[in-house]
This record gives sequence, C-alpha cells and structure tokens, in this order.
Amino acid sequence: MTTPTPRAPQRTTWQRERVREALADARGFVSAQTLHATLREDNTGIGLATVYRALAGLAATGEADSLQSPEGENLYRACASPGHHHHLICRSCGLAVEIEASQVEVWARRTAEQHGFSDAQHIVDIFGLCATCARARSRA
Amino acid sequence: MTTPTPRAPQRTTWQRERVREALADARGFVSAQTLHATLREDNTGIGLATVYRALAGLAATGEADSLQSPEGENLYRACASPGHHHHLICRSCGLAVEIEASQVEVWARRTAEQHGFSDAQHIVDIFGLCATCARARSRA
DNA sequence: CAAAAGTTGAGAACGATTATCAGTAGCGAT
DNA sequence: ATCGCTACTGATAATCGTTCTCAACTTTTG
Repeated sequence: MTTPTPRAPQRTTWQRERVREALADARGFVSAQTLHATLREDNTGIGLATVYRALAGLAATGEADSLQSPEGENLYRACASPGHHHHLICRSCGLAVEIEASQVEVWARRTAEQHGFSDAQHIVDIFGLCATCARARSRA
Repeated sequence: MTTPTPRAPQRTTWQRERVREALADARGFVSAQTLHATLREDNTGIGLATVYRALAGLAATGEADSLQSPEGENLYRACASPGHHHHLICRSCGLAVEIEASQVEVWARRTAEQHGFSDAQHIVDIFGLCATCARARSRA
C-alpha cells in the first residue's frame, strides 16, 4: 500500500506524439496493450515499453486520465475537461462519458471528515454497457 | 475487458475456516499474499492457491468484500454488514470503515440511465489517512 | 559538428493471479 | 464405521500486465 511517484518526460520524440494522437483518436479508455497494437498496425516500429512510458508521462502531466478496469488493467484516456471529474465507462467497448458529480464530491469530503480521515481522495467510476453494445449483445 | 464468473464453495474444509478467521482477525483490507504469509506463520501448510480460492469464494457468497488497491492488488476484508456498501480506507494502515451511501447509489443508477447505459455497477471508495496515522505522520 | 544525456526497443524479469493435475478428504449412502 | 463419489487441496507451471535492463540511438546544447 505505497504510492509510487511518476516522472515527466523532458524531450520531444515522434513516438510520444504518436501515442498522444492515438490516445486522442480512441473513443474511450484504452489499455496500453491495445494502444500498442493499434500503433503497430500503422507499421510504426514503436515498442511496448515506450507506449507504457509515454502513457505514464501523459498521466503524470495531467494530459491523460487513468483508471483501473475491474479486471486490473490500467486504462488511459485523453481527457477533454482538465478539471476533476469522473467517468461512466462501457465495459465492452471502453466508451467513456465524462460526468460531473459535485454532490458526490461533497459527500466524499464530508464522509471522510466525519470519520477523522484527512488527505482524502476518492475513486468513483461507473461501469456498464453502453446502448450500442447492449443492442449488439442482445442480438447474439 | 471481460467479466469472469466466480463460484461458491460446497464443502466445509478447515482451510477455508482458517482463511475466514484470519480475515476476521485482520484490522482492515489485506491482500491474498499477506493473508497467506500470515497463515504460514502459524505453521499451517496451507497453499497459496487455496487462499486465493477461499477468498474468491467468500467474496462470491458476500461474506467478504473485495476491492483493488491503487497499486492493482486485490484486497479483501471480512464485512460486518451484509448489504451493499462502500469503504473509507486508510492508505497507510489499511483500516476500513464501512459507509452507507444511499444517495450515491441513487446518483449512480440515475446517471447511468441518463446516458443510456445498462447493467451498471459502480466503484466508489474513499482513500485517506485515518486519525491515528495522520498523527503518527505529523510527528515524523 | 561533437559531446552529453534523455529515449528507445527487444527481451528478460517481475509480481499477482490462475490453471493443471495427482493425491486427499468431506459427506451422504450403505 | 466404511465406501464411493467428487469437490478440494497444494506444488508447480503457466499467464498476463507491467517494469527493468542495457546497448544503440536520437535530441539538444555548446
């Protein structure tokens, strides 16, 4: 139960730009593995480790959001709104909707205080099936 | 991005009882690895795989709650209240407080519906420093 | 242009979890 | 009490995501 400290990149490389682009092109949250596969299809010789490093860097600078899927994978997404927000994620296709949750923010802060907890941060995400995937699945 | 289906145990074994006890003795959330190490200290020859299976079983029957630590480990805890609830966890010592959040339940369900998502489940946990750990840390 | 240092990529290493499979032990029936 | 059917166990191998290693390679600076 320790919290690691990430590092931000210092030089500009085409690899990192490609990762940034690919992440922006993705509809929702994607895993490093998936992103790597996508980049490979465009016959770039980009390495898996580099994708991991690039994503960690983007997350460190706040250019991307990251979260853990229920299966334990780390998922990333280029985020539109810079502020604090949460996500509604399709567990089938990864589509993500950014959601505001001011009432949840208040609730989280208040709950932590009431129990004597300080330095509180919360993990609030909703996983479900988006309309498109639900339709596709019922057809199967 | 697939969702596995767990199974519930059918027979009573001393191994599962030991896991249940050890889990109950733990103050807060613990990992399978930690629990296994603890059980080994009491010179039981219990296997790691069995601990994993027992914890999965307890979680399947609702006797234990599980969540992912920010580091990606699966943590378990013997829960007092049987119903659906969330936790306020100390990121230093693992102490967990069970919290009710009916308003969050409603919010999650409503938000999912509004965006056309079905079969929604939410992940809501608050991590912070408990009073004891905060005090200990400020002294350092 | 050349040296200095951050980056890259292939593959090894790692840690948590799951699968394999022969041997063991619940538990209902006898 | 014992028998048999199977679920369960445990040592180990296998998986899977992620990080590390390190030589080769750029980018930046002088």
